[in-house]
Formats: sequence, structure tokens, C-alpha cells
Amino acid sequence: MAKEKQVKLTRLELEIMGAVWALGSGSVREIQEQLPERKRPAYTTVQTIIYRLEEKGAVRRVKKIGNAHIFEAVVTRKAAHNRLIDELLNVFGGSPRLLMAQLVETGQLTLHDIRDLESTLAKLEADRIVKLRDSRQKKPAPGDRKEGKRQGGAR
Amino acid sequence: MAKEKQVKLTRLELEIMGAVWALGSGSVREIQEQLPERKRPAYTTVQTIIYRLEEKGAVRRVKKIGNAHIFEAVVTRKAAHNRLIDELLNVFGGSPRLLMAQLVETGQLTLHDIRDLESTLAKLEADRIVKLRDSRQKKPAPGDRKEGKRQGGAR
DNA sequence: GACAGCCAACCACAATTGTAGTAGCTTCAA
DNA sequence: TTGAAGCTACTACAATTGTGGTTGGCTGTC
Repeated sequence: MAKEKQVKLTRLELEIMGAVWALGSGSVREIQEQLPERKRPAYTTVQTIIYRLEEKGAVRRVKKIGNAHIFEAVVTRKAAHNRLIDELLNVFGGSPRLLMAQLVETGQLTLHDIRDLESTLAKLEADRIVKLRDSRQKKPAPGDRKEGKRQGGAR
Repeated sequence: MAKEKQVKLTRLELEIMGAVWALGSGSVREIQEQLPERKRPAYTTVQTIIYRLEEKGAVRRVKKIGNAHIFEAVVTRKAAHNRLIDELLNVFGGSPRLLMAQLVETGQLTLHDIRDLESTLAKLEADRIVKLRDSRQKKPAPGDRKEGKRQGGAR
């Protein structure tokens, strides 16, 4: 059950993972250059972080081009985001609803957004039920869907 | 416009602010004892953090009982939570919707929750509009309610 | 085959965070 | 009035995080 190794990422590490996710894979130099110049650390800083990420198992070397190592993410963006959300939820007493309520309260989420999301979800839900029924005999319902099977690229 | 000083809190600091918020106000000892024993640091650890929080302007001394200082929160729980949410949203490219979508995707938020929230909100919204109309001339709605300040004796 | 330009490996170091000990006041109760 | 108990104000220190320098090894190019 591909149990992803829940790694904990610091802010800078996240920043750099962001670049890796965006690139798919790349050398330290490429990763560094992928970062917005505003907050672009020195080459060696990025290198250090990449190494640390490697130790944590968040990225790995996939090959070597010239004398440069090419890295790619092991931890998916989704998994990392989930980790963050869980942490935040913990602070909120584990209640996603309180979180949402606050989002609304501060106007970061409008009633409109919610309605929108709701209808989208209702559709998805219905869809899933159908699929579920169609494959009744097969594997039990995937409680935890894997990465990617949705269109709507994360940017 | 009571511009709250956006302080940044670390995990432990948040934990301790949690205790302060729960207490309303209290001595270091009370704050320490308020923490769940599982993760209850030594008295002096809590003291150190309280001092740091004081420097950051997140708490302040309100009075002295016996020879013990009584602290209370300056930063509201809501403000702190907001800070956290903003940070998380930043990672999510500033989109609360993506965040919600992921909450749903991982089953942490159900369609039912959303519907529920939606209707609650619709009511609130309507309510606010009414209030707003009724007090057109007066001060704008209080966006950020004060935290409950309770007195709690130092032993 | 020597050199310029890159890269990998290490190393260093300051800032922040978590964790706690100690010395010496204050108080309250006997 | 004297001690014990509790508190404050400092101090210490290890772990984590952010940041980047240095050295020496490849590589492709005249």
C-alpha cells in the first residue's frame, strides 16, 4: 500500500520542492533557476537543501547528465499539501469546518465559491457512485485516491 | 483600526498560546498546567516561551498576584489562526478553493459538511445585510470579536 | 593537454526553536 | 523570624533551519 513516508518539510524546503514539482526533474542549477528571483538563494544553498531533502527521502537522484545529477520528487505535491493541511487542522482542533468557517469569515471564501464547489462535488460524487456500482465485484472502494486522476492542473 | 501586530508563532508558542486563550489569563504555572500532560514541558520551558511571546507582543502582563505575574493574550486566537491560514494559502497559490478541494478529496470534508456550512452561511449573510442596513450610520460591523477575558486566580 | 567553467562534496556559521537548570527574591505559615 | 515553597530573571545548550563559502574533480574546447 504505497505508504508514502510522511516527511516534514520546512518552508524553504517546500519552496524548493515547489520548483522540483514544477520541473518534474532537474539539476540543482535548474532547480535554483526555477525559483522566482525575488527569493532565489545562492546555488549552494539550494544544493544543501536538495541534499537534505534527499536524506529525508523527499527527492532522489534519477540519473546523471554530464557530471550533474538530476533529481526528481519522491513525495508528491499532493502528499505534502496534505501534510500541511493536517497540521493546520490540528491547530483547529481537527475540524475542517471551523477552518472553512474562518475562511469565509475573513472573506477569503465567498458563499459563491462554496456553492460552486458544492455543485462540482455533487457531480463528482454522483459520478463516483456510478463507477462504484459498476465495479461492485472488483476492489473495494478506494478510500484514498491516488495522485493525478483529475484534470485541472495545479499551477 | 486596531492594527494587530502580525506576530509569527512557532508550534510550541502556538501550543502555549492555546493554553492562554483557554484560560483567558493566568500565571505561568496555570498556563503550564493547562497543557495536556502528554506534551507538557517543564515549568521553565513554558516560562521561557511566555517571555518570548511577551517580547513578540503576543501576550502581556496584566497584574501581579502574590509574586506571580498574570499574563493574558494580546493576539487573539482568531488573528493567529488567520495568520496560519494565510501561510497555508500561500503555499496553495493563494487559492482557498484548491485548499477546500483537497479537503474534500481526502474525505476530510464531506459534501454534507459543505451543504451544511452553506446554509448556515446563507443565513448569516442575510443577517449581516440586515444589520448593516439597520446601522448604516454607525460603526462598521466588528470583524474580530474579542477573546473572552476571564479572571483566574493564581494559587 | 591545458584551461575555463561547472558541479559535487563538504564544511561553516548564524538565527531560531525547543528544553531546561540555577540563583536568589517573596510570601505565607508556623 | 525563620524556613519552605513558589516564582522570577537569567543562563545554557542542543537541534533545526537558512545561508553560503571552499576545494577539488569532470568535461568539453582550442
